[in-house]
Order: sequence, then C-alpha cells, then structure tokens
Amino acid sequence: MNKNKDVAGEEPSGALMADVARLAGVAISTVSRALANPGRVNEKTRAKINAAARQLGYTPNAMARGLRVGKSNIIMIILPGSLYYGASQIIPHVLQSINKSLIQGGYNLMIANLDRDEISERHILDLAFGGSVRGAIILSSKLPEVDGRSLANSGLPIVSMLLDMSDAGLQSVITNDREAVRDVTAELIRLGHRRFFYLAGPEGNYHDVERYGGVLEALEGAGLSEGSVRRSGGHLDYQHGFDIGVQAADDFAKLTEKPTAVIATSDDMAISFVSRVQRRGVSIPGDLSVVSFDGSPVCEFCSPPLSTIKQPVEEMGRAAVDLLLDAIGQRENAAAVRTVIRSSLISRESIAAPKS
Amino acid sequence: MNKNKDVAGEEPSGALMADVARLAGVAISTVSRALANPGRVNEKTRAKINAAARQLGYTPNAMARGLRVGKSNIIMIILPGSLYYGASQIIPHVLQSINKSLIQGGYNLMIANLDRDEISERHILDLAFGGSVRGAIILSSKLPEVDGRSLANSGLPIVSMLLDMSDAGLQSVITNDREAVRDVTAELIRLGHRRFFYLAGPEGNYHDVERYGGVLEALEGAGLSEGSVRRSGGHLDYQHGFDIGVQAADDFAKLTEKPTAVIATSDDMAISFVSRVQRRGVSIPGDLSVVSFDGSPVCEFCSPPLSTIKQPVEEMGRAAVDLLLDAIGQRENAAAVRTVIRSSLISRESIAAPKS
DNA sequence: TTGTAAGCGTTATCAC
DNA sequence: GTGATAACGCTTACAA
Repeated sequence: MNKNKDVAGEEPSGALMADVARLAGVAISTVSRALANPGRVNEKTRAKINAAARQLGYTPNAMARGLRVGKSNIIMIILPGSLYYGASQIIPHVLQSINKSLIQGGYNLMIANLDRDEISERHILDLAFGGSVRGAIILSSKLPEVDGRSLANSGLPIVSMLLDMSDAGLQSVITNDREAVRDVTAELIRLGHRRFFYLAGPEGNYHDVERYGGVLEALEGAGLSEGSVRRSGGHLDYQHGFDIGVQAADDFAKLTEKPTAVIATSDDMAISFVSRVQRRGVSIPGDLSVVSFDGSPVCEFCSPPLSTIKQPVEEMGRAAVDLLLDAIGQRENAAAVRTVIRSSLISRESIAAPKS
Repeated sequence: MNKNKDVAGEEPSGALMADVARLAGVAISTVSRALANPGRVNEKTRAKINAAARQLGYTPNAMARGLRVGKSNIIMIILPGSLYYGASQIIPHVLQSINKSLIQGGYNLMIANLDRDEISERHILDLAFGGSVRGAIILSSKLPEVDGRSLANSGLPIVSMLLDMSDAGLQSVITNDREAVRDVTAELIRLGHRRFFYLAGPEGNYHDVERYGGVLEALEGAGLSEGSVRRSGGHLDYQHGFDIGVQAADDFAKLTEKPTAVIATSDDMAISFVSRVQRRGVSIPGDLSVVSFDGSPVCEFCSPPLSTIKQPVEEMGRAAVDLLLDAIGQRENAAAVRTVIRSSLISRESIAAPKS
C-alpha cells in the first residue's frame, strides 16, 4: 500500500489513510472521521488511530481531499510586475501579512504574476478555472480575460487591495489617499506654500487620480487655482520610481517660477528627486518641502529625513483576507464595498514653511 | 454534467472533460489524449475536440490530474521571516525571478513562511508530505523537522538559495561573498586603510561567517592583524538592519581609535549608520569609507552614493529553478553541489583613500 | 459508533 | 486511432 521503497522495513513517508486504518484495525472511513470530526468517533478508537497515524508519520493528501470535496485550500495573490520593485517593501509586507492570516484560516498562498501579456493572463485563468485556487486577492487594476474566460465570472471570490475596484463589483481594501493628500497639502498651504510640484506615476492610474484629486481639493479649499500645481512624470510605472524622481529633478530645474513644495506619489521618486536637486544646490526643506507616499523605513535615514504617508499594508492584508474568507464562507457574495484603512502621515524634517 | 447553475443555458465555466467529449462526439479518454498527446490522435478528431474545448471554455482540473498522476505542479519557496524586510528588494526580486522561470516550466509558486515556531514547521511538512508540492526552494538555514517528519527525507527535491547547505546534502545556489569581501577589503587596504569597522548581522550566521572570513583573509594577505577590524552588531537579525546601523553608530562614537573604513553586511545597516555618523560630523568618505552588501537601488541616491556589493538575485533565482527542475526530472538526485554566482561591487563615492 | 461503497475529474492500461 | 474501465486517495451518504 505504501508506494515508497522502504529501507529496512521503515516507513519514512508516503503512508496512506488505508495504512493507518490497517494499523489501527479500523475501517478507512473511521480514520477519515477521526481526523476530521474527532467528536464523532469513540475516544478509544480515536486514540488508536492517532497513535497509528503518528507512528506512520501520516499526512493526508491534499489533492485527494481537494478533489473529493471540490475545493482547494489555496488562495492566489495576483501581483502586477510593476509592484515588484521599490524601497517601500510593500510587496514583502503584503505577502507576509496575507500569508500569516491565510495560514491561520487553513489556507495557502500562491503567487500569480499578471504582466501585460496574454500568457500570464491565461495562466491565471487556468489557475482559477482549473480548480486550483479557492479565491484571489488582486493588486492589479486589470482582471485577466482571455478568449471567453474572465476572472470576473470565474465564480471565485476576489478581493481587490490597494486599488478601488468596487465599480467592477469587487470588495476593495484601500487607503484614504485622497483625504491624506488633501490634508497634507492643506497643511503645506497653512505653512505658507503656494506653488506645488506633483510627481506622478502612470497618468490616470487609480492612485494618480486619487492623490492628485486630493491636491486639487486642498487648493480649491484654500481658494488657490489649479495652476498652483505643476505635474511631472505620468509616463513611467511606479516600478521606475527612481527614474521618475531623476527626471522630475530635471523638470524642476527648468521651471522659472520654482514651486516651494513637492508631493511625490512614492518614496522612491522623492528620494531620487531630493538627491538630484540637492546636488544642484537646492536646500531641503529650506528651499523646498517634500512629502511622499508609502512610508518606507529608509525615509527616516535620508538627509533630511523624509516625511511620508504610510501605507498601512499589514492591516490592509489582514482586512483583505478577512473579507475573502468571509466571501468563501457565504453562499452569496456580499454587496461590493470599500473597506478604507486610514493611512497616516509620518512627519519629519523635510517639511517646513517656505522662505519668506 | 456541468455543476454550475447555468444562466440561460450558457456554460460560463465548470465544463468537464466529459462535456467536451460529448460535444465532440468522442470518448472521454480520447479527449484526454488529444489534450496531452496531440500526436497520438487523428488530426480531424483533435480539431473537433479542440473546438469543443474552446467553445465550452474547458480548463482541466489540476487537482484531479495531480491526484491521478501522483504529482503536483506546485513548488514552494520557504522564506524565513527575517528576510522579509529591507530596502534591498531581495525578496520581491527573488520571487519574481523564480516565479517567472517556474511558470515557463509549467509550475506554480507557493509561499511558505518558516518562522521559529513549530506551527510553521508543521505547516511546511504538511505541504511536503501531503503531496501538495513537487519541490522546494529554501532560503533558510534550518530544515523543518517535527516529530519524525523532516523535510530532508520527504523525498522532495530541494534547492537552497543564498545559503550554502551543501553540507546538508542540498544543491546550493550562492554568491561568492567571501571572495567579494576579500577583494573589496584588499582594495581598501591598497587605498591606505588600516583600521576597519565591520557591521554584522546575526553572529555565526552563514553570511556573517563568509563575509567576516573574507575580511580576515584580506587582512592576513596584507600582513595586518585580526585586531585591525572591530565588530559591531551580531545580535540582531538582518530584518533589523536599520537598527543595527544605528547601534553601530553609537559603538563607533565610543571608539577611541577610529576605523577609517566600514564594511556593512547589508545596505540597510550602512544607510542608517551613515545617516547617524554624518549627523555627528563624520564626513564620508573623507573620514570614513563605507561599503555594504546587497546592491539596493536606493544606494545610488544616498549622499554620498554608497558602494555596495550587488547580490545577483535574478540569476540566482534562475539557477535555483533550473537545478530544481533538473532534480525533478531525474530519478536520482545529483550529488550535492554548490553553484556559485559571482556578485559584483558597484563602486560609488563612499569609498576613498583615508585622510593623511 | 463503525463499516461499506460511491464518487470527485483526471490519466493510463487495456482491448478493440 | 479510439473506447471502456480501473485506478489515484480521500470524504460522505447510507447501512449496519
């Protein structure tokens, strides 16, 4: 029954439920019951079975169980390639947080990469439609969809994270970016700033829309015109944050009327931007205040230490898993909702009142 | 046959091989053959089957196949919690690189976290012995082992990455850290440096041993005594790299005879160390040269830009996957070997000749 | 409380 | 070249 070629009669691995049953002197179904519903089996029998299982080093076969019950215990996280980089450590944090919560719920985490090609889309759809996964957490704005199959109607519970996809009918765990930017911009205005420089990731991207929107709201609230803010970037992905900052520094140098405050949409942009403009003699925060996004730990050790709006990644991960497991538990999906986790400004020396 | 409650007679998902067979007017086994061994079935039949499959949006069930063939197509990567942080982006890169190679080989990547508790060990062992995974890539020095079951004799192909575990019989993909440190130390000596400061991660850790060993080799080669180098750190995990650097700056301040060159074993350490000693008036590289490990992109934008020894993570990931897939292909495991990928020094302004 | 037996959706071994 | 049919290892009615 044991398919391994045993050395010296030992059973180092590969014991089956049938092996356990035989050793314990019971039927195979009793073993199954003892392991799954310990309450529904005689205590003495259960003890025998547990002893046998332990002696054989028995581990239930997950695929067999999965096939039988028609469910897998794997959750996939769909990551766009563009999120993979950056000093912000967002991805590692997300993975750690999600994986931890998932394991407590008895699930495993599988990684799925969603690039801008059909191959990766097809791959994800195979996972979804092939019964391999039980649910998905997606950090991309695009739902895979290739020749007829679409993740949207795969029947899988899906939770979006970082991006608001409630319009597409997905539970979404997001941060209050708009509000956070509005507040920090308002604070900059209060300090006396009137001309702003905004470093953007991909134009039209959810984060860009929300964050830039926040800037505009603050300007409007203070009676300032849209012209008070200049944009830089918009072409490159967040993945190329450092490049965006370098380019923005060039753009900044060309401006005749210099802004006095910079709002960067990632720490990477801020870091490379600051590095480059300092080299050109710009003093921070003397000549220019800087605030950015993500809350990368490294910001504390920049000179000057950078103010940054922290993304509460761990909480978001937990929330996403909670929502997903809820959805898996229910028969019907709850109405799409936004779960907003508040992000907070970490205030450091890179912000000050503008010179005179 | 389709278990989904279809809306309006459509079959949005969940088609089985039997459905395809019926639609194509052939036996189910023919469908299986057509999909797996297209060569062994009549071209016309195959066309019919493919058409039917496509029309139904058929996706083979991975668990059923896995159960039947006795193999899963999932590879797990075992990550220690301590690797999850740091501006170095090592983890995201590793994951991306490994996942990419894996997918090309038809495999999927599952994440397994190995913390210092029995729970996570048991979890990994369940994955290994439960037939869920086909192989493992491990980035931890410790092989899970709980009550009898041990990953080492799970029969799974395992490849170690970053750490040399060839002694434990594992194929290991590593970098030439010792040599790299020896070379850079020798270069520092050549520049005139005679007193060194070494920032360590956990003492006795593989990386610490190799890298510190490299320093000593260079000293010896130049006829300098072991006393030429002072150590700091050794208690905290790499996860706390920034803290190590901060503490090292305190240690440094207390030294009466100041070293003129710092060798840090991670960029995080170097970054926070530099930040703190600069604040105390130490000039870099004027008073102190600095070199560190990992090759974090952010180092380019520090002031001064930091020299760092780049870990060739992508190549390591590819190599690890290649070795793993080879091992899966063979019946017998190849003899344990080290695969050494060369890391390279990225030389920037943080290194100079010592004053006077 | 326990045992028997029927499947889960594939693949593989046979005949035909 | 194609079609029955028996597994793969488990769970779950249902019977005893």
